[in-house]
Amino acid sequence: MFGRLGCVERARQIFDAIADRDSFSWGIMLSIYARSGDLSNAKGVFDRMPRWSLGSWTALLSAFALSGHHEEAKTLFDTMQERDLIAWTIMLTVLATFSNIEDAKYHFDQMPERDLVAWTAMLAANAERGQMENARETFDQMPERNLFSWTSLLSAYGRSGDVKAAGRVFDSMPEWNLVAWTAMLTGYSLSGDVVRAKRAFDSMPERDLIAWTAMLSAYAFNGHLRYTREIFQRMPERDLISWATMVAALVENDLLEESKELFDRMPRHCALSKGMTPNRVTFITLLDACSFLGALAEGRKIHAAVAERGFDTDLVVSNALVNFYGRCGALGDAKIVFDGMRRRDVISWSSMISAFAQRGRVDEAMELYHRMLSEGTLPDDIIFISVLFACSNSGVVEASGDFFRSIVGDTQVEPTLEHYACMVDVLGRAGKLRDAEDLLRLMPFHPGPLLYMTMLSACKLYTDVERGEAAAEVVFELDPENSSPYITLANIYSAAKRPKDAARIRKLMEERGIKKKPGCSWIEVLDRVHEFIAGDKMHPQRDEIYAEIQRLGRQMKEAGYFQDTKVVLQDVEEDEKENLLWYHSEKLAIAFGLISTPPGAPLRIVKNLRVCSDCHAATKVISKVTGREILVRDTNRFHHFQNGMCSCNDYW
DNA sequence: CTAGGGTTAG
Repeated sequence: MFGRLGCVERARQIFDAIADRDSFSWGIMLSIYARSGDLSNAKGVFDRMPRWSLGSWTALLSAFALSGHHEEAKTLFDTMQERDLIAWTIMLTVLATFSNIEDAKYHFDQMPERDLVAWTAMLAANAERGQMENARETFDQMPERNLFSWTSLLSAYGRSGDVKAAGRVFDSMPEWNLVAWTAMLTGYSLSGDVVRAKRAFDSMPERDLIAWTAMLSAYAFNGHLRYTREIFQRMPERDLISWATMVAALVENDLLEESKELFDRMPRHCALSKGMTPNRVTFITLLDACSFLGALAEGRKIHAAVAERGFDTDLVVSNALVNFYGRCGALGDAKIVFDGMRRRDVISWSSMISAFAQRGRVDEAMELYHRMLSEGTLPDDIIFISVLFACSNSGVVEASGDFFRSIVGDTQVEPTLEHYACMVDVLGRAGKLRDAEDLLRLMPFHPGPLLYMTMLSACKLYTDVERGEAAAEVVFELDPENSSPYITLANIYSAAKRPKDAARIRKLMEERGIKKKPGCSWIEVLDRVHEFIAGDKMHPQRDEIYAEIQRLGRQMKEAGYFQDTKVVLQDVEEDEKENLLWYHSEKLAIAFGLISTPPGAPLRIVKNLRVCSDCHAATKVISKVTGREILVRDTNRFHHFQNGMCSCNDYW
């Protein structure tokens, strides 16, 4: 009884209390462990059993299968003396999950008999890999059908984007249950029809957690953040998936601060250990969340769980790992995962290349790109952006021009607006403002506000007032809520020693009610992500943090550091400006990192804005006087500070 | 042991 309720502990207590255990009670205990995916206990029971029946072998097989030990499952299956239908079917699902469709089909054809469960598993295996014709054929060939097979086909059509076919299946079904309704809801959602999705949700005779989550994700997927929030609030219960969906929706909308808060409240540890069996998608989702938040220690734990569950051979999971380590600045780890992959697709290469690109290591990025070509993987439009970005971060104008031309000359890929945007960025940051301007004017796309913002940032680097003014005007008009053009233009005026104009722009920004996005930084210390907002006094250790900043300040001044108050936008006195600078979120995070980690430990910071020039100069000095490595990820790239220098060579 | 919610690169 307790086993069926999921109370494994209680079941074990009762089992231990039984005086004369027969093979029946041993078998029950074994299957309870097997079903909960607890391999080591299942093995323990199996080894201690007085004798083994066919059922106990099958239970052990399912323990291997559920815990992701697919190699061991295969070996066990091959050595089994006799196999019942269930063992064959378990093995089929293992192959369907961890191997290719050919292996699964071969196994299916070998089966002495096939019941509905096996047929449905085969249908799902085809659908999972996008083989809709085969899935349909399997369905048509099935000797009989139940709700499982109908729903499997319905959801396959929904996921393949054919909502009309899904609707036809739904209408032909003999009966509907919650599962069918939810599959239909998702089908509508994926086709962009939230109205029909909501109608399905309202028509359901009852709603469970999964139905609620499907509705949540329907709103999130179609960009309705307000309704997404509302559903999340109204849900009667939530699990790992609903939390992760909400976190992803916030990340999608650039609400990093809020998503981080939610991420910390997410009950992920319990979800990984009990309650639900994590599958490949669980790991991908969690790794993705960690990667955005720079939660390295947290992600490492997930990596360990991935390996333990046997998902480290999965292509997509490995890609997510490379991407996670890359985004956390752990290049070495990213490379280890990448090198260990049996198979790589264009996404694997792209993840690795952009890891190098973000560190400004253009040589390695280029080398990888050429290795990818020689290994026969075709490039796509996205990988070009990564490579161009690497060029842009290292200031290699010539190489990027050649590379850009090779897109048109050597590949099947049509250059997109994004490719032109990268080129404008490369030229602008290298100081070739006229060339950047020409490209902007002559390119075969209509440039959006983002491109003019790129242009404007380049003008700031080279204090080009005239071009800067022109670019800013465009952004003011095309993206009226954005504070960046105001701030950048004001900074250009300040640098050009035109304080009155700078003040005029600041006033304009105020009059138009445009708010500057507050600077925000995170640092992970002892598995927890700590957040700091510029000037914030909310942290429980604020006194120690502020004292550390004072102490650091004295040390830094001795080392020759002086502040660049030009970057302060507020209209305040000079010494007040100095104060504001000392409490930028990045410096608060660094100070906190310094007092909460052992001497010599590297610090990893994630920012929601780009590094400001004063923080950049200050962090260089801090790395020298404290002897710490400091890694800062801003919205654009990584800065790796070490011994008074930064990996970007002050080019960013 | 089979069906519904999440899915990796800019």
